[in-house]
Amino acid sequence: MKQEIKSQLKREAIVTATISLVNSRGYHATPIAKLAQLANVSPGTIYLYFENKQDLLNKAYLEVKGRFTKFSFANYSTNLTVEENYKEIWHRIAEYKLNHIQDALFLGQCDNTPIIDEAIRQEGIILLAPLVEIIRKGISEGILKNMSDYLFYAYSITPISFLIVMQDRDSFNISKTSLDAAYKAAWDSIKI
Amino acid sequence: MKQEIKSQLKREAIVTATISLVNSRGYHATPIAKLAQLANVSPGTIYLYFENKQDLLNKAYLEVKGRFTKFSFANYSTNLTVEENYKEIWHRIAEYKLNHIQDALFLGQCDNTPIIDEAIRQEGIILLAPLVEIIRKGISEGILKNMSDYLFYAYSITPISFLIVMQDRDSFNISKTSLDAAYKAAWDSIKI
Amino acid sequence: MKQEIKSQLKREAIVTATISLVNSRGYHATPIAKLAQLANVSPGTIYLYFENKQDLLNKAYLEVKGRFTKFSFANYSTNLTVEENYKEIWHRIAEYKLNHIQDALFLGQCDNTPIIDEAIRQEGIILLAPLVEIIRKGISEGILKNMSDYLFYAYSITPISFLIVMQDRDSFNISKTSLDAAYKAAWDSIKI
Amino acid sequence: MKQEIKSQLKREAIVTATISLVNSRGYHATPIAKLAQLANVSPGTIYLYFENKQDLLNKAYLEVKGRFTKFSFANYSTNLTVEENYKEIWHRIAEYKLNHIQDALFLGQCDNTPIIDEAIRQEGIILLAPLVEIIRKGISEGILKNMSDYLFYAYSITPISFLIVMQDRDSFNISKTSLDAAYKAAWDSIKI
DNA sequence: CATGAATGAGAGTTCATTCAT
DNA sequence: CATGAATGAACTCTCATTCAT
Repeated sequence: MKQEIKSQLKREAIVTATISLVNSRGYHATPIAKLAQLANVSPGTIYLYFENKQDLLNKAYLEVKGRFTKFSFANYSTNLTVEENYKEIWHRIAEYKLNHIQDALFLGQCDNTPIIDEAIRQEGIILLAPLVEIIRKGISEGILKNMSDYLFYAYSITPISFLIVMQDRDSFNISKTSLDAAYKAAWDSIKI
Repeated sequence: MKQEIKSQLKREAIVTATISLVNSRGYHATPIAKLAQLANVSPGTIYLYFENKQDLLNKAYLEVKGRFTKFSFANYSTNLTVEENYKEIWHRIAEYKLNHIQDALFLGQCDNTPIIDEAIRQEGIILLAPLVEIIRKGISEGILKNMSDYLFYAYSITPISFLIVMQDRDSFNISKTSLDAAYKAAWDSIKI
Repeated sequence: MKQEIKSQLKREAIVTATISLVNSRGYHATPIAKLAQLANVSPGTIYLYFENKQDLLNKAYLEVKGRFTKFSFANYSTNLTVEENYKEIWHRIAEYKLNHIQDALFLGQCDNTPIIDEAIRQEGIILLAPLVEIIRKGISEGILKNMSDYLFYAYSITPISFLIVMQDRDSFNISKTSLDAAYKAAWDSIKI
Repeated sequence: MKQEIKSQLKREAIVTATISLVNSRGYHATPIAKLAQLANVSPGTIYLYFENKQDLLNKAYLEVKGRFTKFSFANYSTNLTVEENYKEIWHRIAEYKLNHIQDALFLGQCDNTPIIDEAIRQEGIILLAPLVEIIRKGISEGILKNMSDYLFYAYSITPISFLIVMQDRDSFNISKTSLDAAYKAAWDSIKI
């Protein structure tokens, strides 16, 4: 195999191992040695790809946030109505989180603890731009309540994140019915 | 001062220091020595009040969760209507979180990471019983949507928690207007 | 034993172990673990007394330099003639180095390599003040050649240091005769 | 360019880089990777020319010691008087050290620390044979004091080495006057 | 009850060395 | 010959925990 591809695979294995271990054990209980073992590389190898443990965490966060938002906003279009766009995005967010539970849990930890450098988190926020567009347009068209971006985000995304965590802890199962109910709740909370 | 009271104060200082440091630095960067320093006790003293670090965290979590729920449900009454009860509880939840930001952030971390023992977390959930009562009654009376407890909780509490985190990171200010908007969003999301 | 004294002994054991190991193996081959073993303390204990390895080395250097100069200049007196003072100091320097070979070798390493922080080395130089006094007075009295402090030092101290190193390597034995010859050579090199 | 020459240049670059880094950072802070970088080769390449790091250091030492002594003794001749030979050699030693400060500092480190294998150091000593010849002849002719080779060396070479170190640390400047004074001091110390 | 010096296991990280390319 | 990615042992340092005082 070409060296370049081998390197890429190795890097991905490290990031995947990081997400998995941080989810299951927490950052404080995720030593580099265990990370290396799970990723099938030597501890030293991790330092060929990342400056240090913090850098690894930051990069992992940005990558996960990146693919999550990329997927979520893939069908966003200025040709669609506010409600159409919202519905599509909401469902893609849910789809992504349900199909990539590890990613969802990881973002949940990073966003609720001070383990990610603040500057990195700011970079992650920028990726949410389309959501901001929708709320602006929706308000000006009189379709959405006049609320700040943060409230909009609070009622659109955080509830799903919570449900994912609950499902992962075996407390709850997100059925099709639950998902429909959740969407209705979300839409009702923001629409006029 | 009586010895018993002095001990109680010491214990509280330790718990307070724990909450503060875990919030600002994260669990992984909160050594017992720093905790002791902030609480103005010796590292050894912490082990007179708690079995070990994990036990300290568990106990801190339960105490915070306890006073949070106690305050939130203080005015809950079976004599009130579903909406009255909900409105009261929602506002008390918000009031507590806004007035005890450290507690709110701490719960946010504990609930989104695996740093608390699962058994302990289960104990915390039990405290939310009144909320479950409301949703049961609300559904049977045809006032609330037919959603599971988890969805109900997801749209009632998690959004406020998120807003607190944002406010703490200087990204957002929770004004009276925001709070009213938030309540309206919450109620709209669950009511029929 | 009192805690204070126990601490002092422990600290000294660490410094002594440092000198010994750096002499026999070199700084690069002196891990903290070996240091701790030789000093009969735990690795962690070293960090109770010193900030880090570099700090340990710096402090050890200053202490050795301190007791070396203190001993060497103990009998220095402005009442003595230049030659009397010089003879006394030279012999005390030689006596110290011969009786504390470990100290002598350690200073030799620290002074000939970049392992000591420059600021610390400057502190060590200040201790040589009496030597500077002698050369100033000797020149003004027409007893000593008009040479800089550095040359004076070069011909007074470095040769003995070299001989100590040689003796330690079993290449040479510093007999009474050699010592007398060395003093004569030193005095001839600086006197007019 | 012929392969043989290219190889020779590469080898020299590695040795030069070694001397430079060991001088400026110390052996303990001179990793092979940094050495390779400075020499513009790959870390692996160093192992084509040297068995390991210790071997590299040993070889570098011998090479420097070799060119130093070769230059110093180039004009040594049995036809000259003891004083003529001494004067010539002393000045060539000084000239070499002043013009090749890196080499001088490197020898200073190697000769004052246990970083060079003892057997290798012995090889270096053999190169000083001409100095031994001079002292033998000088003593038998009644021109020099009856002192051992080591004392002779101690007062002839080590003072200059010390002055070079001082100059390198910006503490001292070796002017023509200083050099003349140093020579006079050296000669006075050994002559009858 | 309270202390804090001491511990030593284990953390993050470095680096001499190897080997497939 | 030359490379440099990969290794893993060994490094420096931290920190939860203990125990003599």
